Amino acid sequence: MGRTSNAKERILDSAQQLIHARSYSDVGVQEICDYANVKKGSFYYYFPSKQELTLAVIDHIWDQFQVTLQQTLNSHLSPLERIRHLPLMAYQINSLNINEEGKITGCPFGNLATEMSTQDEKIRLHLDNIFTKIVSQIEQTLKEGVQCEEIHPIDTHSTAQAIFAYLEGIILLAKTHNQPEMIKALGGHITQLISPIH
Amino acid sequence: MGRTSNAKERILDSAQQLIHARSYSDVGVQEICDYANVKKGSFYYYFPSKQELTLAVIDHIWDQFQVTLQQTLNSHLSPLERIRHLPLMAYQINSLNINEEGKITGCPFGNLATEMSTQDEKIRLHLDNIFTKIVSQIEQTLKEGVQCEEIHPIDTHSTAQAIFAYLEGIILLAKTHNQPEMIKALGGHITQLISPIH
DNA sequence: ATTGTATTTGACTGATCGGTCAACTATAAT
DNA sequence: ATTATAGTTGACCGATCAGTCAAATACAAT
Repeated sequence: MGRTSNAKERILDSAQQLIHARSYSDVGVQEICDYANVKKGSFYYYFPSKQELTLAVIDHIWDQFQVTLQQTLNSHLSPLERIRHLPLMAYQINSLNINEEGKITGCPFGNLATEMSTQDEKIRLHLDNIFTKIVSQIEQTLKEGVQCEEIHPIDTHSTAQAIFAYLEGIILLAKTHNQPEMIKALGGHITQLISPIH
Repeated sequence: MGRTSNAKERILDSAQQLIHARSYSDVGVQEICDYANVKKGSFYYYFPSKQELTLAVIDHIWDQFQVTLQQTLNSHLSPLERIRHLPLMAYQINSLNINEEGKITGCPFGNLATEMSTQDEKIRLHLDNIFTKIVSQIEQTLKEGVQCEEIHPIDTHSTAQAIFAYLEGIILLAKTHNQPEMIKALGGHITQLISPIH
């Protein structure tokens, strides 16, 4: 049976790094293999296609990200404070993910969603599911806040969507300006989205 | 002198459509030429590179978009109402821009910024400038609102950035969900971003 | 030692990538 | 008619694209 080879993991890691730092279309299978020290024949032993690899990469990133998100949204702080920390979390992640040309790489999900939603339905649905998970975790935090009366009664679902959209938006601005601090600066507005629409 | 050939315009239009519907890396020069009924040799008579074409395409899109943005931000409505109409404008544009596979294509600037900011510095700066222009037009409207006391005194610059970021964010969510109505639905939250941070 | 399976390798396919270029044609001015 | 310029064409470049495959190798169980 042969215990799980680490070639597959190296491919996954390489693909994650390269695609996040650039884009799906710009990174070829050959380059991923070179980076992972694996021959292309082996790549197609582990993955049936570049599409399937990408699906696996998305899951791989989610597994890691989900931990960080949980830490932020399940901390000891009050619900509203936890929401307030979301931009700081995004800022920290983006400060770490600087590519070799000194550019911030943005949100890997947002990047792939932008690039692939019009091109690959399977990938689009995969990312849509991840977005739904993120939104529902934000919504859960909002519900807690409403319950303990820290937050006024609101439409928690659309507010959670709005918060997530705002996060993706400020990450895009920061990426285009190549200035991670923009995430922190604009992040301060995030709690304004939490209030009853009058 | 020979009056401006329309080959160049056909190339520009084709590139705009194809790149907006898919992505920069996924659309090749040959495909653009086929779509424009132009031979590749002619392409390189008019444009020195794919990069320069893309810069021209961005300007081309901006010229069109700027008109629509002006109409929205300089209408007869009150400043706050004009801001409120931004998501509706985005919704209308995105409802029109459906590709042949039935997918909404999102914001052409946001798409290119996401894909190219880490790959091409010239394109990144070009898009950054356009973002600055959009933000400053939003800020101008906010300033009017503050002046006529429809809007509480706020940091108009960062608020304008926040509004633009939010717009980009909801367009991304709508694209990933392939549901233009999401822009309208989440757009309702946009005015919450306009209030003094307490 | 033999068998079966897991993994790796490198050569290969046909198509496409961005870009170049010399030759050609069309047009207008003189 | 001649010349100059503007625009067009198709063949071509080396590199790379995603994907295939038969053969070689490694390894474990018997």
